[in-house]
Amino acid sequence: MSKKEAILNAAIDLFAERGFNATPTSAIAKTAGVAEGLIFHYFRNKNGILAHILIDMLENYIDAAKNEINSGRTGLEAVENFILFHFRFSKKRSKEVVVLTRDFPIDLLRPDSVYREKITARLNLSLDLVKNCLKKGQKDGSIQKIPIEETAFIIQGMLIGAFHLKLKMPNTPKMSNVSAEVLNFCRRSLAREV
Amino acid sequence: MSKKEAILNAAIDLFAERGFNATPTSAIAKTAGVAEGLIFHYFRNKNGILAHILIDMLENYIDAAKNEINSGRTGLEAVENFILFHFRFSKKRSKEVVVLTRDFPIDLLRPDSVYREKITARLNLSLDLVKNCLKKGQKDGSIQKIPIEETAFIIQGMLIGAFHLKLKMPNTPKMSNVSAEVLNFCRRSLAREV
Amino acid sequence: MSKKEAILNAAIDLFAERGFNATPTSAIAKTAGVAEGLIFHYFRNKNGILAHILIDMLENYIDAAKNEINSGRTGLEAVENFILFHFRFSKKRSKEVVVLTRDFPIDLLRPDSVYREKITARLNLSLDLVKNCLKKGQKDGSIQKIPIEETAFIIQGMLIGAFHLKLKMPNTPKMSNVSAEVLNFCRRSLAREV
Amino acid sequence: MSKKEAILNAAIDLFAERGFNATPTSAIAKTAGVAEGLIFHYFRNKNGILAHILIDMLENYIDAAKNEINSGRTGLEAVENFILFHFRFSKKRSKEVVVLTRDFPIDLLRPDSVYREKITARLNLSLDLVKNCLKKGQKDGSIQKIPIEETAFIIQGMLIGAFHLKLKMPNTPKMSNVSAEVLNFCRRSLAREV
DNA sequence: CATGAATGAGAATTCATTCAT
DNA sequence: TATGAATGAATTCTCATTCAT
Repeated sequence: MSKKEAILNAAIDLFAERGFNATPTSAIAKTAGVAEGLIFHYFRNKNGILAHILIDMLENYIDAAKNEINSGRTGLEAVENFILFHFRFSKKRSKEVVVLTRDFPIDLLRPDSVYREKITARLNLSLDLVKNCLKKGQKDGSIQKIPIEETAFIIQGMLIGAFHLKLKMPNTPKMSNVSAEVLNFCRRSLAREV
Repeated sequence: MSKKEAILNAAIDLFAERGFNATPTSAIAKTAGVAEGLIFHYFRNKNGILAHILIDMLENYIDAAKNEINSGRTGLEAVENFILFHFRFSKKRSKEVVVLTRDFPIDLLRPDSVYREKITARLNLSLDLVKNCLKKGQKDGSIQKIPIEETAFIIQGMLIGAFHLKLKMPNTPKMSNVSAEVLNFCRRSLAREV
Repeated sequence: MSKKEAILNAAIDLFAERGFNATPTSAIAKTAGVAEGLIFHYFRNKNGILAHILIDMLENYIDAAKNEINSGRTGLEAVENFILFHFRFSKKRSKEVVVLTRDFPIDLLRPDSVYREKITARLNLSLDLVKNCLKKGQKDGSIQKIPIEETAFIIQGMLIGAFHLKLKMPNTPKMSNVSAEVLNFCRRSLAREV
Repeated sequence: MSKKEAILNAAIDLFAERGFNATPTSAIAKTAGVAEGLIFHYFRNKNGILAHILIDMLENYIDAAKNEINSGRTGLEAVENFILFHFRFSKKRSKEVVVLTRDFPIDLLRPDSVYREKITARLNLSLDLVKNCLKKGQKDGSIQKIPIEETAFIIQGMLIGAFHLKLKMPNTPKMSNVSAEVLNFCRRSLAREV
């Protein structure tokens, strides 16, 4: 494992555990077993670490999501696969998800941020995936007539919102059940009545 | 306007604009036109301001939501009224929503937090409102058979998620459209087929 | 002595001894017997201390110089008084002179500096004093025909230059001799031949 | 251009533009197109670059000044040639002059500095040149009776001071005019009355 | 001669918070 | 209730310098 990777791993662990703001770069360096200065050599500043984690994760997310979607025969199946994928991915990379759900710093999206474009481009890409599923569903008749733009936004929001809520509520349903039920909820709403 | 209110207003403005972490108490004091010390006299510490904003808003939210829900004849109508209310409320108090969507500090929910109980109680109350609508809908037959727990969680998550997504995406659909479409999305999914 | 004064005194001492860059604010705080934060409470940043020292000194310089100049009967006498005053003043406040001769940071004069205007205004004022002496000398016939602008610039430069050179050369003549000789040098150059 | 020269050129440019302290060695390396380590290979440390620039410039200055002085028939002419040469030289190598006027670090002259002797020797040499002119002038009768030591010190100081003042004042006379006027100023002061 | 990853000490701030008044 | 001087711990980031390759 390179030192750069060691820094990233340490950061993910500590951010997930204590939160971004409560994690000093000195702790990251210590955990990673490197000099503190090296963090800034690779990531420019503390936000840079988070940006790197975020962008890396979004890329993985998009790549993997593409495959899942393509495996669906109909548009509706594609949406379903996407939803299931989202929960699977979030479970597999739960630490990162916690970090980004909780600590995503808006600074990264400020107009003058060097990361802004990279991030928004990928966020848009992700939303496009859902839109494509819906469009396909419209064409192949598996999904009833719905406004693409808003519906994609709602579905993405639903997935994201579930994790936000989970983080804030003490007693939440098991995520496996939530996953299954989001699937049902969407299927009922989208599927063309026969 | 009392000095306490001035502090709260200044805090909401500044938190909404710059974010909680990027807003020093000195800035709040300056904007509010009071001495910095007074903030700590009223709110104990900086988190206390946020907690106050959050709790105050949740209470308003719950009180107002109750009325809306009760005005619905069937369970399904109650859900619909709740959704519309959520968007209306969020628009009216958009600054606070931005603050709490973006800066909700998990610290406030840590086991040793003095605010924990107050907040979680109200969050649960809010979720209960949705559950009650759904239960009512099950009874009166306006809503098809669904698992209450998970579905309420999903609906709340959907509402919260929409605002999170909005904050992070550069080009989002107009919230009035999103509002209408969330309504449709849920109605299709919940309504008993006739 | 107020804490603010204590900070200034400590800063002057340490800057004179070690140089501006080699003096951490922590050392100033320690020497002044105050918390480090207080420095920034009063002076905003480290440069602010230097700016304060500089501006304060320039004001003193100008005020005192005015009196000296006025006491001269002819323009030539005024110039002579100014020169003698300069050396006296520089001896009395030798620490500050050393600091500002050696460590004057151009940052303070950068276009975006908040101190820029204050400082340049006073520097101009100081130069104006010399110009006025020369003008007076032209009128009263004590000084031969010379270009005011350039000559004032040269005289000020000569005074400043002497202290710069002193700081850099190991074996310099005694400043009291230099003082006397600058007087002679200028008198010979300026006085109208009779 | 060798890499060593590239480093020196980059350093002069950057030091002149931003100042010595505000120029990290990383920036020098980047501008020069070399690895940062190479700087330390050639110059031992950051001060070493400045010392190199200073010493190199002093050597050039002295060599060139010698020629100029020798071309003067009388002592007074020699002084005049020296003055004109100083302004010409400073114009030609204005960047270096800015750097050394503004950033000459006293560290280089500290007792334990390895550069101390080299530098002071050359500074003395430069002052000696003026002294020699004055002595010659005393002998050949072109310069009236003056104390050599102090007068040389004053003339050098006057030249150096002009550039210091220029750096700090916003509106200074054109240096070509200053040059001519310094010449007049000194001639009037030094020339033997006939 | 040349590289650039890696170091680690240091430094300037920032800022929530306290407390005497 | 109200002030704001004072604290001091905490933190990010800078940067000259080293060294294995």
